[in-house]
This record gives sequence, C-alpha cells and structure tokens, in this order.
Amino acid sequence: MASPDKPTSFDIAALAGVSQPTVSRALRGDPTVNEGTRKRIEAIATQIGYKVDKNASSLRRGQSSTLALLFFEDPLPDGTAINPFFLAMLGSILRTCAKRGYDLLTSFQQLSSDWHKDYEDTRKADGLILLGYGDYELYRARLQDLVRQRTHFVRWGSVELDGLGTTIGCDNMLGGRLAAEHLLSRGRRRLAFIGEASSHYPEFRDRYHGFCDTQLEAGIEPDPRLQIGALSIEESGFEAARQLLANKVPFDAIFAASDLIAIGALRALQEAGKSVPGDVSVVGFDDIPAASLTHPPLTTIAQDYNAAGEALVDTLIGEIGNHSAEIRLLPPRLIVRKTS
Amino acid sequence: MASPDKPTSFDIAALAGVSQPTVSRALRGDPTVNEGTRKRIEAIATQIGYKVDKNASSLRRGQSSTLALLFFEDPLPDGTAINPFFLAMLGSILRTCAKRGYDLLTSFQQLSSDWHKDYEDTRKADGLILLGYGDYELYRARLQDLVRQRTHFVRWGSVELDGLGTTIGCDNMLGGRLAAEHLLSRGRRRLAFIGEASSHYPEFRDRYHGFCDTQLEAGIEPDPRLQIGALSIEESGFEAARQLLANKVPFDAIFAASDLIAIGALRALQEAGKSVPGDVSVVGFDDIPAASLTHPPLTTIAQDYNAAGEALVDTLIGEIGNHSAEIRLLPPRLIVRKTS
DNA sequence: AAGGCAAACGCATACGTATTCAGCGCTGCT
DNA sequence: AGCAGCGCTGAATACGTATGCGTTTGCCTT
Repeated sequence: MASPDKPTSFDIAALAGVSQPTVSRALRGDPTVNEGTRKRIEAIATQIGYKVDKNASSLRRGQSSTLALLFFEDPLPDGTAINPFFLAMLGSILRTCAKRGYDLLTSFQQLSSDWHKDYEDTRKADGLILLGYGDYELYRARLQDLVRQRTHFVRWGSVELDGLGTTIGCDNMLGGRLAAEHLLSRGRRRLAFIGEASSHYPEFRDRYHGFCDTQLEAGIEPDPRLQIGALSIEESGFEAARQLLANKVPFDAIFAASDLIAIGALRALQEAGKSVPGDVSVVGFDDIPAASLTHPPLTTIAQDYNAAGEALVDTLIGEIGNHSAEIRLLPPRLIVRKTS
Repeated sequence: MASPDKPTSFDIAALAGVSQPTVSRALRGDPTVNEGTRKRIEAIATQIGYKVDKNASSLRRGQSSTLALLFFEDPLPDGTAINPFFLAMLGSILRTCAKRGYDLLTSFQQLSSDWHKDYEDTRKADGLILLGYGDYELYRARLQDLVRQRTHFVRWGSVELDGLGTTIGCDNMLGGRLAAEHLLSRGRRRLAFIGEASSHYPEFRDRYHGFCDTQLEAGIEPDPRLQIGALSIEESGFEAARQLLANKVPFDAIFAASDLIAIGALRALQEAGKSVPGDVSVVGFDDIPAASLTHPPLTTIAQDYNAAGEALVDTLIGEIGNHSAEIRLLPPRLIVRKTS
C-alpha cells in the first residue's frame, strides 16, 4: 500500500542524496566510502526496510553464497525416511552454513536421477554437499561427471573413490578396531559381525576389516560363519540376527555395521530369549539419536556428526575459494552404554 | 577449458540460427514457438549442456521458485538435535517441493533472531514454511511482522494464533480423545497425562482437553493430580514419570504429550519395576521413527507427516498464487503397538 | 486482387546490483 | 604556479533472462 514495490538501492540513493553505486558500496562495506555517508545510508536502509535483492546480486557477482545439500539413496521406496545419521548431520551443517554466511538448499534425490547437473550449473548454488550411500558404480559415474564439469563439491563417505573430488569420512577401520577391542576387553571371544562386507559397501567392509584385524592381533581367528550380510535398516538387522541364531554357531557378541542393524538384532535376540548383555554383547555404529533410547541403551561407535557437518561445509567453502582439495578422516569414538 | 564460460541463451541462439528470445521461449514451453524450432533448440541445449541461469531468471521474473523452510526453537542449547518429528516431515516436504518444481532453502534459527526478515525480502524465496515451538508471545510478534510485510507463509502448529497467516496443524483434541478411548477400551480407568497443559503450549493443552473430555463422557472424573508437566524431551518425561510414581496416587495408564516424553516415562516405569503394559499402559504422540524401536514398541497417536508436509507445501504454493488462506486440521491416527 | 488474420519470430528493454573507469576537489610538494 | 596524488563519488555498463510489442510471412476470404 504505502510502498507497493520493494525498495531498491536507487530508492535509498535518492533518499540519501547519493548515487546508487555508492549505496551498493556502502552496504557491502567498501572502505572507499566515507564513514559518515555509510552511516547515513545504513540508517535509511534499515529504516525503510531495504534488503539487497540476492538474485540481482548473485547474477552480477557470479556467485550465490548458497550451498546445496543433496541426500540420495538408490533403492528408494517412496515414503522412506531419510537415513537418521544424515539427518543428524543436517543440524550441524545448517549451523555452520549460517556461521559462514551461506544459505543451504536441500534436496532429496534418487541416485539414478540427474541430480548432479541441477544445482551448480543453474548458478543457484556455489557448491554441493553429497550425502548418500548406494550403488557405487553409478555413484562413481556421477562423480566423474561432476569432476569433468568442474563442479565444486565435497562428499561424505568412504575414501574409496580416490581422485573423484574431495571426500570426508569416518575412519571406519578404526571404528571396527574400537568395537573389537571393547568386546575383547569385556571377555568376549566369539565375535559376530552383521552387515554387508562386500566392496559394494566400502564403509561396512572397512569396519569389518578393522574388526577382524584387531581380533587377529589378539590371536583370535575370526570365524567367517559369524559374518552375516545386512543393509542398514532395522528389518534387515532383525533377519540377519535370526539367521545367525539359526546357524547354531556359538557367539557371545555382535558388532552391527550400523545402529539400525543393531536395533533389529537386539529385537531378534530378545525374542529368542537371549539376555543382552548377559548372553550376548551388542555394539552398533553411528550413534543415531535412537541409540540411547533402546532397551537396554545401545553401546555404539559414534561418528561425530557435529564435527562432520562442520568439516564438510568448511572444506567445501575452501574448495570454492580454490584452496587445495584434501581427504579428511574423522576419528570415531566408543560410547559405552548398557548392551556390552 | 574447451568452454571456459558457461553457455548462455545467446550461444544457443547463435547455434540454432534464431534470436535469444526465441531460445528463452522455446525452453520455457511457450506455444508460440514452432514445434520444429523448439526441438532443434532443445537438442542443441542438451548437447552443449546449457542450463538456465536461475539467478537471471529469478531476477527477471520476480520470483525464485524456491521455498524456505525455517526450523526454530527458542531455548537452543548449541548442538541440540532438531525435533525428530519436524525432521521426519522434512522428507515429505522435500519430495513435494520437487514434485511441484520448487527448490527448498533450509534454515535453523532461534526464535529470538531476525529470521522473519531474511528470506522473502531478499527475493531468495517466494514463501516460508515455519516449523517450531517456543515462546508464544515472541512467536506472535514475529508472525505479526510477517503479515504486515505481506510475506507468504504457512505455519505448522496449533491453530491458536488466528488471523496470523495460514496454519496447518494436527487435530490435537481428537488425538487426545483417541488416546483416552483406546485406554478406556483396554479397561484402564486411572489415566495420567504427562506434558505441559498450560496455554503456553497450545498443542499439549488441546491434547489434554480432548483426553479429559472423553473421560468425562465415559463418566470418569479426571484426577488433576495425575497431570504432570513436562517438555518434549526424554529427560523431562523421565523426571515427570518419577514424580508421578513418587506421588503415590494410583494410576494404570499414561498418555504422554509426545513420544519423547513417553520414552522417558517408559524408562522411569521400568526402573521402578513396573511392567508395561501389565501394570501401566503407555500411549505417546507423534509416531516419531524411534517409537517403533522402543522396548516394548510404543503405542502412539500418529501425526501423518507425509500428509502434513504435502499440505504445507501445497498450501504455501496456493498462497503465493494468491489463493485464499485457510486453516487445515489433519486427523491423527491411533497406532497400537505393545505398550497398551 | 486487396485486405485480413494468425503463426512465428526479432528488437528493444527491464529486472537490481556490482564494478570499472573517469572526474572532481583538495592537499602538498617542487 | 603547476603537477602529482589521494579521497571520495558518479556515469556507464555488464550480468543473463523474459516479455511487450512490432514485423514478417504465408494463407484464406470475398
């Protein structure tokens, strides 16, 4: 009504008795603007509620001060919840972006779609953060496209895909070792592993490797019959644990490749009348929020999602500013609760 | 290297032997462009990897095809996880945005900050989705600002704040009734409620009202000593349940105002040696993902976050297109698991 | 044969900001 | 007095797209 259109820098200029470029300079903090002039301009701007039009600004500057966060997962039954570990990371990513003056575009894609072309190309974002697991062949192809297009991006995950951009990940081998050390220190000797250990799931495979290495160093030969494949959902963990029980190969501990798997395994053990941690110790991985809510609360290997989110954002911003790409491994940490 | 700069519509125009405006029209699907011409332009565009610059496009069109999602919560101990119910909604909001051709900017704010000025004013978003609980006085002031600035927004929450924009919420009264009906049908007669029931927490208050109304209709006078305040965190539910037990007022069921509270209450009951559901039935509210993972799995009143997210996005898009504002109440649903 | 009409397209320009370059007034130095 | 240099500002323009309006062409009408 009073002001039908949003004010522009020209309006401010007119009111302040200066030219539009001076307004732009003043508001961006250019030191060539006289201090008094800047004060006057800023006062007028806040008074009439002027805000820089970020579309025009981005167009002119060639950058948008926006990052895009892409969740993707391949076998996506519609309505499926997003991986809780990634969701937990979201909070820290959001906070870090805010601190650094970036906005965050969020998107949820199927790995098989064309997500890799949709953001930086359209100039809506200066760089991409990729969070997702899935078919590693397809993933590799997408990453190659991104590298070819010189898109700025960082990725969370296994450090497997070398040369394909910057990766930040958890030291999964170390995580596996921590789990094994802990279980051994509790007197357990027949350690089972639930989770896919093939090269299609490098994170899980590394966790398993570390887990086995530590056992070997302690003079224990890991029994391959105690490794059961499972995907990172509760149901899959439940099934795998049932199968483990059905196999009748004795075991006194389970290291689950993720907390969701561990939760499913817990359920299977309890339904089978096993006491946790009396008969069987259980250790999970991730430390998702639900891990402390299980009964009994789950001992797990925590990935520090606060540090992870911050590292992703800061590394990406560095990358955009043409700083060197690097690979960063974050150390996991053992959280002892009541299942071990 | 080969193409140092990203291609523009002028490049496409030159290659196709037409003018730039024709390229723009062709790619936007303008029917005045000849079918053959469009095909040719589209072929060239995909071939050289052209993408519309959304900054320029947004600037010219005066809209960004982007929505902004704002989480906020007031007492924000740094590092706190975001409310899991809102997080669960995120997936459906993302999917709906994608379906409707919108991008989503996500942000995490403190209620006390200036979030309400930061998005639509800068033209980065066409509208706002607000998710958050908190101090209702402060909230009201913020909403008034938004209305005054004619910002497009929708809000999830209690329908309390009438006239302040469009609100979508769960029918909390009905949810309370469902909980009471269910517990009564299980033969329970001494029903407790854990959660703040003051007007500062309209959602909880409404749940409590519906809960009491149904009891009254069944000829049962709700005992005010069986209502204990609690905020929506696990710890608070734990404390409240302990207090309830300490009061020595007999009860055979607990309706918790949220699942997090219910999870805390479960823990308190089990530590006190009470059997669930043998001695005490427990019903939660929200149906967060963790609800099915408790032991025993939690009976709860589900808010359909898929429907909620879709409703929020679609209503906001309607609002942007100047369709009438409305208030929508979504029905909750009873999910019977093992705690009742 | 002349006028009318619709389809298809080009010209010019606007969106609001940021930056380059030039200009102005002034000080200080030779 | 003349000139370099500095501090500050304005004029002009570029960023890439979308759109109002006018123009061309071919075809149909009477």
